[in-house]
Amino acid sequence: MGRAPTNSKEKLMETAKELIWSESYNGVSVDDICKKSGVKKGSFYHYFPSKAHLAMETMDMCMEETKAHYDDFFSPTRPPVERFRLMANYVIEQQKEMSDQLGHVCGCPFASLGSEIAAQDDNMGKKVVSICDKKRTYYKSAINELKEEKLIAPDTDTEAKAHEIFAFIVGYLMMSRINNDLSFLENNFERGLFDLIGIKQETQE
Amino acid sequence: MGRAPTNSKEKLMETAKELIWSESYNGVSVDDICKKSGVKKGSFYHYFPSKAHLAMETMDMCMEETKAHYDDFFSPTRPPVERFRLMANYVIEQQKEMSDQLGHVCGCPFASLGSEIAAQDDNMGKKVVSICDKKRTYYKSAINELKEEKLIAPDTDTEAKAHEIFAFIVGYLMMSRINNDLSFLENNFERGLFDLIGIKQETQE
DNA sequence: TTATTATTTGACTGGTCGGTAAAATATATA
DNA sequence: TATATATTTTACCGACCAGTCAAATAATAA
Repeated sequence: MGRAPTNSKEKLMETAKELIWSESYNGVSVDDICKKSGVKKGSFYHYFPSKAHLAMETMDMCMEETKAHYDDFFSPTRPPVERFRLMANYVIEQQKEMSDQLGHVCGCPFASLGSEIAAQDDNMGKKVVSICDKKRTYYKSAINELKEEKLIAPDTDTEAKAHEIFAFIVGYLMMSRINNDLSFLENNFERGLFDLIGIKQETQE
Repeated sequence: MGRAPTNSKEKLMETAKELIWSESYNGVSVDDICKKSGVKKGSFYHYFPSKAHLAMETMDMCMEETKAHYDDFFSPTRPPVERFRLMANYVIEQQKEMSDQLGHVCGCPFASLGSEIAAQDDNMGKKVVSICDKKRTYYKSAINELKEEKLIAPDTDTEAKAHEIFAFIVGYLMMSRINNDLSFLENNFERGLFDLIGIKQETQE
């Protein structure tokens, strides 16, 4: 009984992802998202109680995509150095794709959004923080294995190093976005990442 | 002849700095800035042709402050390691001050604003890029001197390393802002920075 | 005092904002 | 076919947005 579900909600979230990621949260209106997705405003508010709720559900959706990839990259079956390499390549490829698709280097959607609304919307802020925490979990496990395999200093502070790696990636993506230029990311990201972690690049060649 | 100048323009810029830095560009309205600064909207548009112009003049003002400090920190009279140490301490102290004053960790104003408007306003985007370039100039000169004093690997790519340092700092500040927490910056920033540059911390103790 | 100029004021515009409400429509089951 | 439910549509709201304008005011120099 009842009408069959449609893909309007998915269309709205996909469009929100594109617009907010390439522009910004406050710079994109509900009307913009409705117009681009071809969904009427009434339908928007049938699926989402507010613009902030849409953004948070969209973040969840993005994080699920990320998790699927990261579960693969950071699989315990892989040597820890390879994990970081796969992730670095993925970041670069993803940025290339999004840049081609949206006409502008996008950077990290969670960091850009998080920075923008950090002092504006507490719920969204907490959501971003929890996503960042989750991402760092992957780094921590790989750092621990690097230590066990004696590829980095045994006294490395795992928590601090994971924070640092995350900050480094976020900073790199942010600068790529600001400069609207991926060449530096493409040429230096992986090497810089391994420098920071403390792995000699030769190790994996 | 003519009426004496007042400080309305300065009040507007100071308020814009505070509001945009702690909130965001699109999240703060001209009315907000006028209300907080006690300057009427008509006066706002007497001094600035648009909100974007205010933001850009405010960025110039901030960069002038930064330049004054950096010219001291990165003075050729200082050993290069000290330059980075002074800058790191300044960044931390500045974040503490702003956090106390504005009730929220603020991060890097240029990066936050740059990320937000990168795909929205080309003029503002270019302004941010030029400021970032200028900051990197300081890092480059210090890296070159580190090389000359054989404190880092002689084959270090100066340009790439300067980019990396900048990305690292920006990422650190962004994460501090997102987490609204300065403890990680206070505890790990300097050490992480020196790790990244490739200086043994013992060198300067 | 008067002319000149910088500055301030407050009312105003047209457009956009996030969000609402209710009727209309489509699809499933019974 | 009738009914229940999910979805869509359209028109609408008050608040706020960036920006305008012309009149008022204050301070200076002549």
